[in-house]
Amino acid sequence: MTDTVDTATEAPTLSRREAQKEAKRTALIDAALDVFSRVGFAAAKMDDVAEEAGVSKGTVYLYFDSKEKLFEGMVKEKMSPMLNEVTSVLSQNFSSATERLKAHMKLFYTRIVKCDRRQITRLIMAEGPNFPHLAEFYYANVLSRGQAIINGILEQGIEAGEFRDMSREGLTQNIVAGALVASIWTLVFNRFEPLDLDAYFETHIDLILNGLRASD
Amino acid sequence: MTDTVDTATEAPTLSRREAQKEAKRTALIDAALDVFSRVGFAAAKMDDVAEEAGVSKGTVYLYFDSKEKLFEGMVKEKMSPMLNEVTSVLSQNFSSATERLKAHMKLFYTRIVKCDRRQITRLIMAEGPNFPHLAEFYYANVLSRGQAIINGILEQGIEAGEFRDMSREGLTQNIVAGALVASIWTLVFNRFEPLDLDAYFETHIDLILNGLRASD
DNA sequence: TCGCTCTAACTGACTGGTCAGTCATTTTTT
DNA sequence: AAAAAATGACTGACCAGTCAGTTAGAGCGA
Repeated sequence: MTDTVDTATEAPTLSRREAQKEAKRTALIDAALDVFSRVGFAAAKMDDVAEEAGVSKGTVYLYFDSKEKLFEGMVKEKMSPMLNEVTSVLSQNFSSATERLKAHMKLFYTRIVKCDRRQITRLIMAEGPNFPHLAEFYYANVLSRGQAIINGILEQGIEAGEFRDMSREGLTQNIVAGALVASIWTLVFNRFEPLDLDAYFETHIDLILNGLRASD
Repeated sequence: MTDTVDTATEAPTLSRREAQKEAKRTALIDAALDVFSRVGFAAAKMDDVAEEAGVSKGTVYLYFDSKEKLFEGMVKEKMSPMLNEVTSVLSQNFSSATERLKAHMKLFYTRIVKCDRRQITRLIMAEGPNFPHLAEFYYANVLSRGQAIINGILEQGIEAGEFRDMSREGLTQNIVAGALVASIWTLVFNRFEPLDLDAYFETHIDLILNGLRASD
């Protein structure tokens, strides 16, 4: 039963039912992100997800075997399209490693921090220890790809003499850390001290680029 | 044994019971940190906390009114002692803002990232949105105090010409961000890519200090 | 030192409510 | 008319919080 299916353009003959199923799947995933974001995995009710997607609870189980599968599926389907976009944007040419790093960080903010994917970042931190599968998927498909990109930029920059050749232990983590903290901050502490994300971004990139810059 | 002084405050005669109560309270808080860290707030069972503390479930309710109060109490009692220690250490004199910032970050790592308080950091991020009280306590007592300290150091450093006068929007968050990410990483992704926290710390402080440095 | 009494501390079976997952039935599509 | 999709009442497990009953330690008199 796993064949054909999936993405891309479909023959118009089959499309009515297929399209409805796909739309329902998307609605379920959006509802799931919403509900899980609001209350966390354990407290989320399948009834609520169903209601928010405009279907009955039984229907949810026609699309996802269990609550856990729904959670994992939601993370995967929300992150995967973005990953491809990011790699394609960054495969362009840039005038310098500095510009490439800026572009990468900008994407990080527009595609994660400033939109609802930041909720996924938070959920991974919150639920990761209870979902070994998911943590592994996330590491393999999101983090290590992101790290590879940054490491590529760093090498280019060191080669070109733009960046100094500093210790690499935890360097990629430190470079993006500010963006992760921005995500969390807006979700947890914004009402006490709101963050201007554009200004925040400038501070972040300025601090990091200056930190990496070869002095002399 | 017994007697001598017999003040209205804490008579030694009562101390046996009092000491046991205090010990039990501590045991409950330790057990709570353990259980909440392992499975999160919603999935944590009061029975498990009780068992791990070596008491029955009913006893937990003699010390804390509800699961929520237990959670909040745990966070407060685990963070408060550390806060005072930190402020007292940093009230010493330092030769430069750079040294003061190094000392502060070092404390951050030894008192939070490298010990079980990093679990609390993670729990705040995970559960913060569901516990407005707790997020507020945390902001007021932990974050804003930490930010005040860092802002003090920054002013000293700018004044002395050690640091450049860069944008302050989100600067404190960016300065500590690496340490928060280290906490999360060790808890969620360490098995895929272990972090050497000492080397990580060096990278972090090096990147930040270089990022702040006035390049004349 | 030994009992005796009083009560604070503790226990754990129980209750009331919740919710993931199921499936016989109904509705919609082809 | 047949198949596919969707429904929602139902079940069984689970658990926060309660409370009637039990235990153990303090205080005291002899």
